[in-house]
Amino acid sequence: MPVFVEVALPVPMRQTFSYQVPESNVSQIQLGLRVKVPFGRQQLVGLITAIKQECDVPANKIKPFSELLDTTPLLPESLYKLTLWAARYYFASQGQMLSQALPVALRKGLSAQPQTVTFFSLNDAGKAVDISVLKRAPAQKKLFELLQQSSISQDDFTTQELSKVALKALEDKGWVERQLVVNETDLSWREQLNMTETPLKLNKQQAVAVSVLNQQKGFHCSLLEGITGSGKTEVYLSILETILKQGKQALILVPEIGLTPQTINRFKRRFDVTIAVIHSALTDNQRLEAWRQARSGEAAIIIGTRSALFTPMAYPGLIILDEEHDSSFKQQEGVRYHARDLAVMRGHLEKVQVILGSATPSLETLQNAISGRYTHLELAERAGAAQKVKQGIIDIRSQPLKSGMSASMINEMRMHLDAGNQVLLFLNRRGFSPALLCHECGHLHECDRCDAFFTVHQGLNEICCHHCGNQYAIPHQCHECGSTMLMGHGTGTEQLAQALEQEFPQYPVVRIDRDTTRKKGSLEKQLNSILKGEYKILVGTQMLAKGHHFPDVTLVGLMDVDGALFSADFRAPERFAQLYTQVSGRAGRADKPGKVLLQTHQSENPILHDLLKNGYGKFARAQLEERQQALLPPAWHMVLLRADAHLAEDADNFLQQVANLLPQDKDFEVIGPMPAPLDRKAGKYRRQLLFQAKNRQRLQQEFEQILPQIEALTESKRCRWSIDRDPQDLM
DNA sequence: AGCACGCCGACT
DNA sequence: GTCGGCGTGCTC
Repeated sequence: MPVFVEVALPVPMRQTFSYQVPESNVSQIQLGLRVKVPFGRQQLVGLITAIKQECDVPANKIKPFSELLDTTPLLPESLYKLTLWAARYYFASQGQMLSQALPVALRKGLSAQPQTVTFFSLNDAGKAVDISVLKRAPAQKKLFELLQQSSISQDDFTTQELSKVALKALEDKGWVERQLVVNETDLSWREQLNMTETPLKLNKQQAVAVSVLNQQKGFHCSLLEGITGSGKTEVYLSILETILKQGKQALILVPEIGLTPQTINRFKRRFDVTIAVIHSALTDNQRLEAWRQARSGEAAIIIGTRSALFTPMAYPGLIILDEEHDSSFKQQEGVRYHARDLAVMRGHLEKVQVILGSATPSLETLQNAISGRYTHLELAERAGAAQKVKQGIIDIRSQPLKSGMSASMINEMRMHLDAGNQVLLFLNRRGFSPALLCHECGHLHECDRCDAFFTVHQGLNEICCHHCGNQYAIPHQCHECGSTMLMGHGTGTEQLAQALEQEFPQYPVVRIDRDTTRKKGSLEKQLNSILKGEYKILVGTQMLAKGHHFPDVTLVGLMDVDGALFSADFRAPERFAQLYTQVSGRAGRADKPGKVLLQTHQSENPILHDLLKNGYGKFARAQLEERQQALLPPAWHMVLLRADAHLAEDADNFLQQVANLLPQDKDFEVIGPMPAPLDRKAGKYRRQLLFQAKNRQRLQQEFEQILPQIEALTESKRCRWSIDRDPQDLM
């Protein structure tokens, strides 16, 4: 009687594949085990999702799987369920979702069992040897001396740069023996938690938050809304202490930019426990080791970015997602899942508490807090009792600008600089100029593969397309009329920094954007120089706004508010308000009042005034109201279908077919097909279809139902297409 | 997603 | 003459 298994494979097809179980494995198979299978001409690793006695696939197509890779399921039930739920929610393949959830090493088929470490030590013969016989072999002598003190592990050879040749020589002489030791799981922290730092005294609001959080049992979600400097981390540490003392683990998710040594050190300083840090610089094996430590319960705290959401825990107790509004929690390729939404689901499945923290909560989370689904906790006091920042709008309509700077901005800067302070300027455009203009015929030079202008990079003597990476030397003549009177149009960070050096020759300028921080570690280095005061003027893009604190900055200038606030994207005002609030939190400190200045052509804009006058909280509530009126998320639920093709027609036809399959009524709206905001990218035409529903379940059902038909469309083969549920931006 | 097969342009 | 560009089709 043959037995079959359904296997989820890391391919984008929304189906599982049937394999026959080899005779010898029949008694060992279980749901959730990994198998290696032949798939076309390749071997893939997949997970067993079902065991069946019968199979409806034609017998001649069925192959036996090649190898069973595990003896116990890799993921706990809750995580397995989470990935299946996510695959369904994001309309993705189970196999892709499951493989997202595993560390790369396990995706490749490596063993999930704890590794054995090889130790080397002197045997009896070795102990009897007089070291002087090695006086002519210094490398061996050095190693021998170390071995006399203690045994040495395999890892030590790489970390301490010991010679493997010398080891081989000592082994050949018959003096050294090997021992295989399995890393034992140390769970002592669960019995006895050692604190290595005394908690700070909590202020009243912190104490209230902690006591509310401490009382939660089972699944519960809270929004911790704390302004910059209000001590959110201290609240995290306090609730962490409670959880760890119960012998339970905590998962902490932070944005990509936030996983700095300073953050990690705050947790390390407080608790004497193993902390598994999962960051992008880890090798596959280090990631696997962190994963194992979390799964076994040895790591009491797991800190990581988006993908760490799927780290299994033996004793789950708490999930914290800090800076929950940060867009890096949404995956932007492959399965476009949102770690915040999945974290809440995971908390639900594992019956643990979830804390979402932010100074500027996303409208999605805020709505849940207002409706009472989440507990809303607020920290409004700034710990150091710093003075409130001053804010001002500079109307730049018909004002002369010097590389984007108005005279009032320059004056204000001079005052702050002359007082010995630092000044921070934001401009969200890197390069010298965002376009190359012909002064004679007005031609703007456009990328030949995209529907976008070239950015001028003067330092590199290049024009370059920021959408596809296309680049050329700066032309000497206009491509249209041949004139040599070419000039940069508009201001980028490169030009702004250059102009500042001329305007303020006595104050050193630093520019921080993707161009100046490309080399690994150079961002850290530049940030340190800033903190030491080596620079007085800081120029940068958004990347400078997130997560970094500069205590000596007293003036923050936003050079181009119009571009940020009035873009086509419906989330633009929310994004801008978050950025604005985050940067104003960074200006000044207790003894030095800070100031934030905005340059805009729309100085009377009500949105802007609302934000400045009422602050983020009220602004966000007004925005929620507007989204409600406009039937936009989070009021309605949105899916974006993107398609690109060499011929615009192909993408259009496909999306039109999809649109025809979708219902349209007062609770279900279909918009498009329409050109994507960047019409042509890298030589391909991009089209999109937007649809949204008032009811989430209805959206799920309707689309799930037509998905097989969409895949079967002949038009679907003539273009590349993808599904983005809850899209973060409509690009 | 890979990987192969297959049919057209600039090279030793 | 061929090497290699990527369009198309298939994977239990």
